[in-house]
Amino acid sequence: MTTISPQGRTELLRPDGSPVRVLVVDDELSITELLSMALRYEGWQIRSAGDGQGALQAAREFRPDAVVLDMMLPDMDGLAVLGRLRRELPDVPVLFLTAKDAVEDRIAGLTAGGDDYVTKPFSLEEVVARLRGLIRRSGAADRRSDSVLVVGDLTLDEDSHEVSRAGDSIHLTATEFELLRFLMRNPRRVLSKAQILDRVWSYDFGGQANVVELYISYLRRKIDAGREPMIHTRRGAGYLIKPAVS
Amino acid sequence: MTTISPQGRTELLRPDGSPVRVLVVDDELSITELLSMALRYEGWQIRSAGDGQGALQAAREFRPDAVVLDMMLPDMDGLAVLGRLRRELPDVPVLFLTAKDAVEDRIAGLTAGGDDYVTKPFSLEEVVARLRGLIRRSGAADRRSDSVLVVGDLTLDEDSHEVSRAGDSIHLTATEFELLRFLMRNPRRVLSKAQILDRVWSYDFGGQANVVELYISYLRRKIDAGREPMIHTRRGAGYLIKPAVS
DNA sequence: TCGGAGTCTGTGATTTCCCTGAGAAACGCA
DNA sequence: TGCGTTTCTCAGGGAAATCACAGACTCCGA
Repeated sequence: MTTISPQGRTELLRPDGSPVRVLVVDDELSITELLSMALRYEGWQIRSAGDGQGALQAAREFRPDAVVLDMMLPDMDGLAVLGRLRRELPDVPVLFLTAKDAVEDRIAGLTAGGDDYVTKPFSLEEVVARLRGLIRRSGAADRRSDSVLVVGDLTLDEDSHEVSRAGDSIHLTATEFELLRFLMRNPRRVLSKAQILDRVWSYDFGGQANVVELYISYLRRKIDAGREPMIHTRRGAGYLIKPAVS
Repeated sequence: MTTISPQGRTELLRPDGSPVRVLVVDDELSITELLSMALRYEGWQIRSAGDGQGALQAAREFRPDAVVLDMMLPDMDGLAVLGRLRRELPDVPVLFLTAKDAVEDRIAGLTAGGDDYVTKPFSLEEVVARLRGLIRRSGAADRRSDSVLVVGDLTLDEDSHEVSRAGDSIHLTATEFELLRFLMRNPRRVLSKAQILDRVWSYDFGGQANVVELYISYLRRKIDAGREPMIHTRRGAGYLIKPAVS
């Protein structure tokens, strides 16, 4: 079932109306903290574990709808954890976290079952987007909930990556797309540059904070050009997006 | 009965509307995991077994509509398992998994009864396609569900392997065909190179990721040459196929 | 009106990503 | 075995995307 939260965000809910449950497994505390916060912000219920044993126990007790699983755990091989997790939770989709270079060796193939993976360092927007995709497709949440974000006459399709305003198709680069997705998932809400940097760029991004200004500028040229503006600056606070006629 | 899932994929269902049931028999846990995940993603119900005894027991209890059977099992000869399986499930089609060199000796002939086989290492697209064919032909699923994928003026027949665009027949190599099939089974959806590699190439493929770029290039020459392009690149995201006039 | 903090954007360097030609290796078939 | 086909690697070229920098602009309070 899909409802609109007070903030205007679309929430995934289970068929019985209760929040989606996600288990996060990583041995780095900073990562589980980071993910837990971001995912709670989605309105999901989060449990975390730091090793394979804890993951299996949590899986039994918590019965999550999806699992975020680091492939590098201290006590058990990631594949072994996955195998035993599968026995416990046969139909639950898994989002793997993996180092950039480890992909070919071990992940290839695993993602075929509808699972997915993200390489470290990741951006939170990406993790959230992929998790939403997995949960939506797994059927834990209502299948009718689709993958299109709409704000005013602006639409963004998370599957096809298509963006259009008032019927005109707009081409965005990968970064522009992620930024706009983040804005549109939080319409009418002021997002600070720090928040945007945290969510849209990788968590270890070390560059200048004004990339956000730069990309807002790019987006405006493509989305607001010659139209009633939808992207607004709140000086000293951040940016927000809202329907043009409000 | 054929229904369209949210992703736009066609699902096979039994006449009573319940999901198709498939039994996977292999002694390598990684293989049963891989297959179980991929086949569940097709919307099928999966049971797995690691040896001949387990397979026979599962066959009795689970009453599958199709069986994936590795010919190399620890406790029993593959042929023996097959024989006893046949006594239990006379009309159920079997997809054999076999090493590349063992083919001629023993499998040829077995497949005469409407069964089929795939050599290890296989690609998931191939296993799924062959299983779909077996199930469809066995009558467990509704026969009306057809085997032709259509996107715009492009058609691909999964049975005859015929491909044509705007009436012009197009010859594709095996790899090109599988890649195009995967794209066409996910129209208007961005597929990452990693996803494509996972599904279209063998699970143990260790090569360069740019084979995907290469084969996309081949497909374009054959399918898009001199026409309105249907295969599109989303830089930094992946590829997608969609009707030319959209 | 002036000044400063905050924001916007043009320019260009650098990096990343993608495409494709050439050829080697593996395969299939006669 | 030999030949044509298919698969895949490698490497170069080129296009696009990303980002730093700096100067211009805007807003707002003194």
